Amino acid sequence: MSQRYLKNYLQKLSKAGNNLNFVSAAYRYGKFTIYCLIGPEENIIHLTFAPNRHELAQKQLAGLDQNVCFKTLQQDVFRYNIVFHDYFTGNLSRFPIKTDSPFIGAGTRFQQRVWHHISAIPYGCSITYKRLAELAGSPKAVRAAGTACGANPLALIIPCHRVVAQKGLGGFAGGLAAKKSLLALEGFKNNCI
DNA sequence: GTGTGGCAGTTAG
DNA sequence: CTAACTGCCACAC
Repeated sequence: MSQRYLKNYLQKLSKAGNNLNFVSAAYRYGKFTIYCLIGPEENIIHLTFAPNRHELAQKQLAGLDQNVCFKTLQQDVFRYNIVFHDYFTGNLSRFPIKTDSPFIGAGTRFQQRVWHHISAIPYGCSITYKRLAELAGSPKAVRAAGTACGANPLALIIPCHRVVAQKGLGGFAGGLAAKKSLLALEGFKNNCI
């Protein structure tokens, strides 16, 4: 994770006349809770089911510039509230969300390749960590592919819950129960790739 | 089922 | 530079 890239992002925001006000909020959809970080340009820059990851992402930004601050935003005026509501009720299979997160650019080459290939997994489908490693061009980097999944800064939008072990579910930063529920929600049956 | 060694990428020191 | 740590896999019992 390149701190320099993140710092650059903050500098660019400042130069463009933004004050570094971010939204930090937890939103609830039935049994799911997502933790969002939203940038000054209203883009989601970080999304996770794991509160500790959410904290960490905030600390990273705050540590790079004194002017960074976080405010909350009520769920009913959250720009993508309907979108997530529809997804979590099984009525949406693709996110019409412009993803523009500095945490992607701050990732390593390998991580970015992994995230790219995860993004291509269709709704309701899955691939294995092994296949993902192959697609990312490092067939033997199976464990590394797993850790790259865990480092994914945009849960759901980059659907890392659709990556499973050859035998079993594998892991999930936001808890295995959530991963299981997401796959069930999507009507997951078998590998599609 | 369970042990265990190997693995590649990332991070901390 | 090492060493430690993973959302794993293969291959043994």
